Amino acid sequence: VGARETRVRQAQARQAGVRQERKEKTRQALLDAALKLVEQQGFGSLSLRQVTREAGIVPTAFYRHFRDMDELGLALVADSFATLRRMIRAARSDVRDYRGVIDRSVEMLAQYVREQRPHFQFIVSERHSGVPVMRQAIRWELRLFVGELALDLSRFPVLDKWPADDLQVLAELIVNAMVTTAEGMLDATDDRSADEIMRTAKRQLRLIVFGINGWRPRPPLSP
Amino acid sequence: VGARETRVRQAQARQAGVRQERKEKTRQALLDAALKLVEQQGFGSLSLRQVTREAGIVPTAFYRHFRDMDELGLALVADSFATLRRMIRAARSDVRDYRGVIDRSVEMLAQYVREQRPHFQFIVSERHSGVPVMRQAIRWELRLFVGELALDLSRFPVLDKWPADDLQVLAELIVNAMVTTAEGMLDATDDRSADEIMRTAKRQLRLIVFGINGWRPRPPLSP
DNA sequence: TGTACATCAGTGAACGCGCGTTCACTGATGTAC
DNA sequence: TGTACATCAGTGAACGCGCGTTCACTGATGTAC
Repeated sequence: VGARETRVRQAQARQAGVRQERKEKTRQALLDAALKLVEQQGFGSLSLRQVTREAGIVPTAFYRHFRDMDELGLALVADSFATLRRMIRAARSDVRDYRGVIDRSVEMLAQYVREQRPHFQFIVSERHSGVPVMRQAIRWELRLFVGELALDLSRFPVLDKWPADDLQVLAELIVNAMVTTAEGMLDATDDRSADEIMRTAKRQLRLIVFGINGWRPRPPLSP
Repeated sequence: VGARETRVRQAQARQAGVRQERKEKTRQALLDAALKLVEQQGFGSLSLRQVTREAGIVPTAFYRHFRDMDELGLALVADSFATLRRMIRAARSDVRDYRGVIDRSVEMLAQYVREQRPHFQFIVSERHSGVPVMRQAIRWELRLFVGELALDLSRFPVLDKWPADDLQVLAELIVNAMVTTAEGMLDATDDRSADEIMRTAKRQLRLIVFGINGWRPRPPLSP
């Protein structure tokens, strides 16, 4: 019976690529462990041994998956922005008419921050501190978003005549407001303050959008 | 002759409080050392021994000045916000007429970021990562600023009839834009990109200020 | 003024600990025939 | 199908190192008389 079991397991192995599949599982466990720990103490002071301990493997096995902690950090950046991009895509497909765009966008952001908290926390806390290579990667990804948003904005009725770099300024302002809102949501300790932050975000974005009405690109004088 | 020198030095000692004065100097050396190192690696991964090495004293002498690294971190927060408050005060006294307020504010911010880079860098990089007690302190200080700005804004001709919490929203938006601008200036690698960031900041603030014209507090519908 | 004693910022040795990394290894998975 | 060998994810011991913290100390500064 033991031999037959072995045969069956070997057959499954060939089918699924058991070894590779298990390796992938461990890799993911390392990433999850790091993401969990980074929320409490920041990536810069995270040790390789802490991560492997949390992931349930021996320290030396780490090197089967990443050259060092920096490489793991970059993988976390990639994963986190994949989450963020999924959110943006969902938000974009949600925009059928423009009425209520602001409210729906802010609510979607809040929902994603709640559901994918570790990824957002990671981006926010590593954006300005510690490992240079990660800061650079994050800055680059955020710039991509601003560019994409500028493109989206150019399809809005009021904005389709604006020069590209004015749209860029507007897009940057909106992305900043959204980032700040996400930061606030992450710091919010209870539902009341989370609601307060959402309300503030909506009002801020409305103020920006109303600003468009009064805005002439490149005004000759400051107010 | 040696005795006479000693007498003279003792006289000076009584006058100046030499011991206390030297202690203060060492304390400042520790703060400066930490501020310098934190820019490269973040506060969370900064060791007590690194700081004392940089300051030129033996590790154990550290305890004559701070209980632990957290206490030193809080002192850095206090110092950095003292710098920031000095800047705000200067900016406020600079506002005699409202024409060109935006340009002058942005330029003053840029100048201070250049001159007091370590303090700004410290606030920005510790705002969202690592030591909770420092994050909390920084959040508190920033909230104070928003409140003060809201008060300042209430003296502007267009805004003096606004309800307090709408001014709060506006002040928050402006502070966010300024913080983001400071963050950008810190990341800017050359004068060209620094100029670009300043130009963008001015245009963003103009857009916000123009927004005031189109803004009715608490609009019944989203746009 | 001179003397005798107190204070205390900074020293230097020592400690136990967690760290990153090396190395030879084990045994399940994969491959060739 | 069964067998013999190769691969390689994960193991466990060992290393040298920098860490935070303790302790008894030194000697310049400060104080009392």
